[in-house]
Amino acid sequence: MAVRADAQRNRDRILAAARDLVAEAGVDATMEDIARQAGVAVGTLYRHFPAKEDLLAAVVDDSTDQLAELTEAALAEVERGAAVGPVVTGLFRTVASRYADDRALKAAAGRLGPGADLGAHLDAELAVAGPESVVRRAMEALTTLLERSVTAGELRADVTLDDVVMMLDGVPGREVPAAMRERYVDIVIAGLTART
Amino acid sequence: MAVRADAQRNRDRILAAARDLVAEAGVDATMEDIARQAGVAVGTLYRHFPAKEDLLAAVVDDSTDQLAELTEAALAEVERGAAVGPVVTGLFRTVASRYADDRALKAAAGRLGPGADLGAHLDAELAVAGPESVVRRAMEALTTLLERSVTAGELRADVTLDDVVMMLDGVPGREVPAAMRERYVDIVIAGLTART
DNA sequence: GTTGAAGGTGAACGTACCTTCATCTTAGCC
DNA sequence: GGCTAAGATGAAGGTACGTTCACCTTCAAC
Repeated sequence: MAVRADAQRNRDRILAAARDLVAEAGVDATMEDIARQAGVAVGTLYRHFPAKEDLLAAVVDDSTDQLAELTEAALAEVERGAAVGPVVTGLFRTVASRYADDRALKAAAGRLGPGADLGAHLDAELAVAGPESVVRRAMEALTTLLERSVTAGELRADVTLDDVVMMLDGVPGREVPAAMRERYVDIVIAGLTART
Repeated sequence: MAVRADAQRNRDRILAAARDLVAEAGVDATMEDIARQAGVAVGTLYRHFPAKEDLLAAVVDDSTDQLAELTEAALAEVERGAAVGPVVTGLFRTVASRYADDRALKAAAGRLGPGADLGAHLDAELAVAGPESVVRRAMEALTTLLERSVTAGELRADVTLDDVVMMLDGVPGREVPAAMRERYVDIVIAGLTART
């Protein structure tokens, strides 16, 4: 018996609750609120995660995974013959729109950012040492996608991964109406597109 | 005797200290730290400002004023015959670079944003009801400047005040190297520039 | 120089967190 | 069913804030 069934169930509930609340409130989500939403006592959170930081790390890891999947899906589309331009634009739009509903995702994107030199990034506390693997996965897919875009002449030749991550980081959150957020994306894409 | 001399002196010291610390730490600057740096006791802060929020408001008002001055100066240059494009670009660069050193300035720019409907903006707590006058000043100067730019064909015809404020809001802070920040501005300006 | 009020002080209070731990509960093997 | 270790509980501890207030200090008018 490695882990008891109820323990696993509680762990899942806690993560789900944390995802929910962190999406809304970011690092300000409290342990007590998460515990309440998960239907357990605070002590239980600490049995599964030594400190709040570790729980946040797990949530952000999760979001990083989502990010990797979205990017890999986009890459697969291109591999299947889709035009690079629209795919990249679509990916950008999708990620940006999810930002509004998930602050953890934004933090996740930040992790891809300007290298390890930016350990403390975006709301500082969310900087996580977490599994590099998932970060690397997202980074690699995005890098490949960018190379294709540049080759296809869909983006300025000098666009880097850092550029894209930085611009994504600037996407406004919930406080800005969706229409404005789309406008942000439009302007950024225009800025990243090769002038002819 | 309206205000005692020492009272005025302390008020100034408090504001100066608050400017310093808020520039660095934003809303997280503590009252005690501000008091220490100002060389007074906490109680004195509360004599001059009923609550922390009021002190923050005063600081942000100050920054809004700076913003207005920068914009008005730019407008004056144009009025004096300078080319609109470079002036606007320069203003954008200046403001963006100051963001890195002053979080209150960023908050101030946020106030010009998507109307009153966004009362709670940027770090929420910094939303201030403050003197509308100074906000209006900055808004009017920037609006005029944008109109000139569009007329001169230097910016896309559909660029609005909200657009510019939103893009300014996306400028990365201290955590991002200056070179990257400049790159952000480049990309945004490219995105806002009329395609011919 | 006296005096009254404006101004200043900082310990103490209230609150909201994260975290711990002695104690109780329960899953799952025999 | 009994047993025991894994798991859960939640009150209590610790910390870091913002804010208050009873008490002192100092300016400046006379």
